[in-house]
This record gives sequence, C-alpha cells and structure tokens, in this order.
Amino acid sequence: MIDYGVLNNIFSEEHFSKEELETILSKFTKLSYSKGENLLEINRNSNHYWYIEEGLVRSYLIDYEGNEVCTGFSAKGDIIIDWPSFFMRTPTKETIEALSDCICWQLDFETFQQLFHSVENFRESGRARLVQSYFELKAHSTSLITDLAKDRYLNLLSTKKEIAQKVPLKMLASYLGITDSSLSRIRKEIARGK
Amino acid sequence: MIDYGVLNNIFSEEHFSKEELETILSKFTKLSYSKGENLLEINRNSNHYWYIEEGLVRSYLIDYEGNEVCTGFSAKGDIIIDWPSFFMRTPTKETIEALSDCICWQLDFETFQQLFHSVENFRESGRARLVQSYFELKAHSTSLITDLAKDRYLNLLSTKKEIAQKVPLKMLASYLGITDSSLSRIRKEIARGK
DNA sequence: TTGATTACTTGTCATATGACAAGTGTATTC
DNA sequence: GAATACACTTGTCATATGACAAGTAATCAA
Repeated sequence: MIDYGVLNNIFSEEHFSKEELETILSKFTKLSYSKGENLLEINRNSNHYWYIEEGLVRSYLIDYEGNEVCTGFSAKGDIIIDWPSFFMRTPTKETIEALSDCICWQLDFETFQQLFHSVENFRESGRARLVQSYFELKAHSTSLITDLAKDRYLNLLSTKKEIAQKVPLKMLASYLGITDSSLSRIRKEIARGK
Repeated sequence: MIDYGVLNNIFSEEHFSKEELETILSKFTKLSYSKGENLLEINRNSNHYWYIEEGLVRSYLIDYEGNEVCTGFSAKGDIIIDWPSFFMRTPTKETIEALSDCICWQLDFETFQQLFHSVENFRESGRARLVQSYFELKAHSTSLITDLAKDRYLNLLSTKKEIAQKVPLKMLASYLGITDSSLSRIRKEIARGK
C-alpha cells in the first residue's frame, strides 16, 4: 500500500469518492530534487506540476536589469506550478528552484487534462486551486500598493512563518519589493521592538 | 435574429460548433448600466459576470485607511468578473462601477456551472480566460516591483491607450500605485518630452 | 583547516514618491 | 447663472527606500 502523504489531505474523502481517489492518486509520481536543482527553467515549456511532500521551493524571474525577483515560495503541502505556462502551453518566464532537498508528487499535463475532463470533482478542485492562487496573488499585489514594506514583512511573518524564517533575506526582500539592505534594517527595527 | 455583438468574437466558430454557440450565446442576457451605477458592490456575493459590449468599467477596493484603490479597468470586449468571489462563492472585496453608460452581456453562476461541466470547449475557454487574467495580474504585480511609476504609466499608455486616456487621473494613479499628484507630474514630464 | 562564496549588517548619501495645501479650470446641478 | 463639486496642477517639505560600498559572520568546498 502506497503512502500518498500530503496528497491524502489535498484529495480527501470529504470531496472525492474512493474510486475517484484511487484514479487520481495513482497518477502521481514521487520524485526527489536536490537543493539548488531546478524543477523548471526559464524559457522551457512547463509540462508538469507538483505538490511538495517535504522541502522548500521558490519561483523567480529575471527583470530587465538582470535582477532576480522572487514571485513565490512553496512549502509542505503547497502546489508548485507556473499557471500560465502550464495551461497556455507557452515557455515559462520563471525558474522554479529547490531551496532545500525536496520530495514532490508530480503530475503531467496530459494526465491532468484527462482527469480534468473526466472527473467533475477533480475539475472543481483544480479550478478552486487556481482561483485561490489568483486570490493570493491579488492580495500580494494590492499590498505592494497599500502597505509599507515593514507591514508586508510582518504580514508574511504571521501568515508564512516558516518561509519568512528559512528563506534567505535577499530572496524575501525581492518578493516584498524592497532591497536586501532595507529588509535587514526592517528586521533590526522589529527586533528592537518597533 | 439576435445580434450577439462582441460575444461573436469571444465565442467563435474557430473554437465551437454551431450547436455549442447556440447553446452558449442564448444564455447571456443583455443589460444596460448607467454611468456611476455599480454592477457589484463590496460585501455582496457575486453571482454574475459580464462581457462589455459598450462602455468603460472599473473595479476598486477600499484600503485600511479608507482610500479607493483601483484594481482593474475593462473596455469593449473585456470580461468583468471578480474571480475569487464568483468561484469561491464568498462576499466580494471589490466594487465594480460603470465609469460610463454601459451595455453588458450577463451570465449567472448556475448557468455557468451547467455550461462548464457539460461543454468541454466552454470549460477550456473559461479556464483559458482565468489563466489569462492570472497572467495579467502577475505582470502588473511584478511591474510594481521592478518598474518605475513612470514606466508603468508609459506601459499602460501603450497597451491600453483608451483606458489610460479616458479614466480619471486619480483612479489611474491608484491602479499604478502612486498618488494623483505624482501621476500629474509624470504626465507633465512626458509631455515635455522626457 | 583554509580559502572562497554567500548571507547579512550598517554607514552615507541620493532620489522617487508622499503629504498637505492652495490654486485653476471644467462639469454638473438647482 | 450662481453654486457646487470634481479633475487636475503645482509648490514646499517630509520620508521611505534605493544605490553603493565596506564590513562581519556563516557556510561550503577541497
């Protein structure tokens, strides 16, 4: 009997029949990635997505000046996917990199399509996940407009503590839209109690 | 014979059979909105989405200080939807307001669901539209990090000229993440030729 | 262990943008 | 047509954050 780990939480009997679960879970492949390895590289076509069983992952792109800009981080139980590239079948603009050794559950596009069009519950859950990502992206985006950098950091700290603490400062900073120096000063300010 | 206007471009024979087109188009309701009227109001549950036949529309939210922050604009042929609220069946955080008299094609959630689960091509096109919105949101979001306000404005001017020119400066400014004073100065700087 | 990257901190100074307030011009309303 | 609100501009000054550079500390490779 295979242990599907986090997949058992992501696809549970609350939303799927036992037959559906068997159909879905058996399609995933368990893979390992080493720290520093790329799950997806810029300009490649993305043909897979993953759920993280163990480890930490980041997505980043390169801006017109050559700077790395992190666009997201994923930890245990999270999905790892470049939505536009995966669904539009276009080359990705981002690189997805393992920040630590990782264990992931992988699914390819063709299998996804087959499940998406044949299993109504899978379809609903897939759509829900995309909408959730959209929602989070929008929250981040508006926060770049309405909040001070310090508040964005404090918010990250309270909602994604593990990420805020384990990810290198420079990467966090670019995700928050500030320089590493500024984030370092913000951390000092917070440590001094406001 | 009904003239479905922009819907004929959005749902065309390139991607749908004649029967599918008939099934889909007949479900839309043509509605008029007056300038200043809200298509959707904050805290309400969103049960519809629209395509614009004629007019200009904005979405905005209120930040913690009470300021309006525009999150998007739509013109002829564009979709008007609060993705999270519509699909998560939750109260919206945004208000959608007609900036001019508008004519829109409306579809309700239940009908959408029925089409989504029964017509494979409709499902694919719906997913594609959501992914496209995700893509554009991400581009806007990263631009807030990597680009100067002036470049964000110039970019808007070149990609959405009608919106950049017709929408009141104050609203454009909040969408670009700056104050109206700053945008006014940016415009002056551009008018003076750089 | 040593040397070399990488991670983070901190100083000085520059700058993009904000806050506030006053002004002009243009619509809209009664 | 006067009154009112709205849209935009512009001035002065404040401030969050960036650029650059130097330094310390931590990690990694051989």
